[in-house]
Amino acid sequence: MTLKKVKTKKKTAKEKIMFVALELFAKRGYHRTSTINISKKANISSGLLFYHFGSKERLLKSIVEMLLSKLDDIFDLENYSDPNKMLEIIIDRFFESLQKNSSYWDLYMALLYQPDTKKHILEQVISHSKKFRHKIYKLMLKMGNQDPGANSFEFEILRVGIFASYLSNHNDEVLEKARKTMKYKYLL
Amino acid sequence: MTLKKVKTKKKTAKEKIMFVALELFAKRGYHRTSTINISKKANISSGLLFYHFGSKERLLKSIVEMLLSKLDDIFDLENYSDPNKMLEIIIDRFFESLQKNSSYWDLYMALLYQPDTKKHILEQVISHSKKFRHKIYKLMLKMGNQDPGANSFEFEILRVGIFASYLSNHNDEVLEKARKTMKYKYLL
Amino acid sequence: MTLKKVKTKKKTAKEKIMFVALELFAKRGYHRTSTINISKKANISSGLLFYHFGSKERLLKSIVEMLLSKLDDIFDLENYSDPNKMLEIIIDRFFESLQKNSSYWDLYMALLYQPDTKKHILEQVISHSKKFRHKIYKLMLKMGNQDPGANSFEFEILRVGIFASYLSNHNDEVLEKARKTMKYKYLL
Amino acid sequence: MTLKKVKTKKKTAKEKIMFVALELFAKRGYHRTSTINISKKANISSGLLFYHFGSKERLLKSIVEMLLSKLDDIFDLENYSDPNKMLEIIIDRFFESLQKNSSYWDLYMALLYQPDTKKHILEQVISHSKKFRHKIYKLMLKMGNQDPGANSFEFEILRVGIFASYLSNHNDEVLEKARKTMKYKYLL
DNA sequence: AATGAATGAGTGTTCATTCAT
DNA sequence: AATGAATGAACACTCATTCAT
Repeated sequence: MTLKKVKTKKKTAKEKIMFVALELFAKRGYHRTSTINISKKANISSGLLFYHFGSKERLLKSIVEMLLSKLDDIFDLENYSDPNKMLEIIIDRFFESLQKNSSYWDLYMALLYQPDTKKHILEQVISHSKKFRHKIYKLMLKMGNQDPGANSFEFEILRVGIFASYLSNHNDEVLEKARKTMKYKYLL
Repeated sequence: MTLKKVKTKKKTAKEKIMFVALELFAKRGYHRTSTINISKKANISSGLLFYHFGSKERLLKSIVEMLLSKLDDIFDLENYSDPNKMLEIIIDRFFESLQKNSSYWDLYMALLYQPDTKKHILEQVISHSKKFRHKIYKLMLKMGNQDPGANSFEFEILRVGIFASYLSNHNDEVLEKARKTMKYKYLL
Repeated sequence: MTLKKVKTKKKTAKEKIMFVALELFAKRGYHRTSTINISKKANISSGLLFYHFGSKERLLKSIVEMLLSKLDDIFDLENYSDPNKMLEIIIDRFFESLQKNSSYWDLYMALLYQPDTKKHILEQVISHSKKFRHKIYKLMLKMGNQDPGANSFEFEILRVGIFASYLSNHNDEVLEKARKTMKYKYLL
Repeated sequence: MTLKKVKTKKKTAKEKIMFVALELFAKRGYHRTSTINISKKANISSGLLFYHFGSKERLLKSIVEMLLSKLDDIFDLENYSDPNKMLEIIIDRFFESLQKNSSYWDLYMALLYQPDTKKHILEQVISHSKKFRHKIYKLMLKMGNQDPGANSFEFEILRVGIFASYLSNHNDEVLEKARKTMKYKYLL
C-alpha cells in the first residue's frame, strides 16, 4: 500500500463516518444511534470512529460544524444589482433547501430543541438568524420598503414559522402555499 | 394515619411520578433522564414507576396526554361577544403561556422534533393547529377581515414562528416585540 | 356476608389458584410463569396467593402433591380376579392418562428434569415406579409368566420410554403403535 | 506475548463461555443461571457474553448445537463387518456416554421437557431418534432378525426409557442391569 | 490508519414478596 | 379472606470507550 493510498483512505473513512452519522442522527435521533450502528453502516471498525473523533459527542460537534457551514453556503450568494430579484432568489433557495436538504434540517431542529444538544448549535443559530435578518433588512431598504425594521423582523419570524411547520410534518402543499404567501407579501 | 391522608398519598404517587418526569424530561431530555433518576427524585421505588405506567415510553405517553390537554385548556375560552377583544385575549394567553408553562413547551418541542418521540405528539399537534387556525379564521370573519383565509394562515405561521424562536433561546425581549407586532397587525 | 359464604369462597380461591398455576406451569414453565400471571388469570389479587401459599415455591409443592395423588388414583384400581384382564386395563389406563391428562404429565416431566424443581418430585416418582413395577410383577406371577422379575423390569422401562417419547413430541400415532406392542408382548 | 498465544486466548474466550454456561445450565438449570453467574465463573466481563452471542438464548442455541454434534459423534462409528459386534459396541457406547457425559444429557433432558426451551432441541432430537432407529434396523436385518421393524421400534423405546430413568435418578446399578438386559435381548 | 475483542457502568424492566387497610 | 400499592434486588442487555495488535 502506498502512502498516497493510505492518505486517501484516511480522508474517505473520516468523511464516510460523518455522512453516515449525519444520516442516522437525522433519521433515528442522536441517542438512538449507537457508535456501532454508525461504524457498521460505514463499513469501518468500531475503534476507528474513536481514533478519528475521540468521542461520540465530538463526532456530533464535527457534524454540526459541517452542517452549519453547508447551510451557510446556501444563503451566501453573489450580489445581484436587482434587490427584488435577489430577494426572490433567497426565498426560492430557502424553500428548495428545506426540501432538498431535509435530513440536514431535521437534525438541525432535533439538536436545537433537545436540552443536551442545544449547546452545540444554539449560538450559531442565533448569529445565523441575525445575519440573515440583516441581509433581508438591507434588501428591503434598497427596495424602498417603508419600514424595513418591522418588516424584516416579521419576515424572519415567518421564515422560522415555515421551518418549524414544515419540519414537523413535511407537508409539501402547505410549504408551497407559504412560498406564494412570502413572495406575494415581500416582492414588488 | 387517617383514611384521608392515605387516600391522598395513593393519588399522589402516580401524579408525583408524572410531574417529576415531566420536569426532568423537559430539563435534561427524555433519553438523558433515566427511570432511576425519576424514581429517586419522586422518592419512590424503581418498581413503582413500572407498576403504574408499565414502561418508560408509556409514562411519556401519559405525560404527553396530560400536557396536551392542559395546553388545550389555555385556548378553550368562553365566547366573548366582541371578536376583537377575544382575539386580543387569545394573543395574550398564548404569549403568557409560553412564559409561564415554559417547561411544558420545551418538552413539547423536544418531542416534536426528535424522530423517536415525534409519533407520540405529531398527530395531536396537527389537529391542534387546525382547530386553532379555524378559531382565528372565524374571529377574523366576524371582525370584517377582507381575506380571513390568507390572514389566518399567516397568523398561524407567525404563531409557530414565535414559538420556535422563543423556545430555542428564551429571549423575552424579542417575545414582547413579537406580541406587539401581532396585536398591531391583527387587532382593529 | 355469612360465615358459610366466606368459607366457600376461601376454598374456591385456593383451588382456583392451584388449577390455574398448574395449567400455566405446564404450558409456559415454572420460571416463565409469574405469580402475577397466575393471580390475574385466577381473578384474584396478587396478595392472596401469598396469603394462601406463603411463597411461589410452596404453591408449586402443593400442586405437586395434588398432581401426584391424582396420578396415583389412576393406577389404584379395584382387583379383578382375572390378572390378564387387569393388566390390559392398566395398560389402557396408562395410555389414556397420557392423552387425557397431558398437561399434568408435561408438568411432571418438566419438574423431574429441571435441576431446581427435581427435589419436589423425584422421591415420590421413584416410589411410584417401584410400587407400579411390583403390581405388574404380581400380575405376571399370577399369569404364569416364566421370569416376572426380568419382564416386569423390562415392562417398566418400556413404560418410561413411552412416557418420555410421547411427552417430548406428543405423537399420537407412535403412541398407538406402542400400545399395541405392549399388549402383544405382555397379554396372553 | 507471542502471536500464537494471542490466537489461542482469542479462541478460548468464546469457548470458555460456552463450557461454563453448559456446566451451569446443566447443574442449576437455564433460568436459575444468570448471565452474570456465567461471566463471573468464566472470568470475563458481563458484556463479552453478549458481544459473542448476542443474547442468553442464542448462547443456549450455540450450546445445544455443540452438544448435539458431540452426541452425534458418539454414535458415528466406522462400519464393522460383524453386525453383532457392532450392535454391542453401540450399546456399550450408549451406556458409557450416559455416565461420562452426564451433564450433557442432564441439560438435554432439561431442555427437552421445559416448554420454553423445547423449541431449541426437539426437532433435532426427533431426527436423531429416527436415524438411530434406522441404524439399528439395518443391523438387525443383517443379523437375521425375524422382525427388525418391530424389534428396532422396541429397542428405541427401551433406549429412551433407560435414558429417562437414569437421568432422573442417576442410579448406576439399575443402569448396569439395563445394559445386561439389552445385550441379552438383542445380541446373538 | 485500522481492527475488533474486551470492559464495566448504566438502562429499562421483572417479579416474588410485604403490608396497611 | 382479600386487596393492591409499594418495595428492592436481580436480570438481560446496551453502549461508549479502551487497547493490544
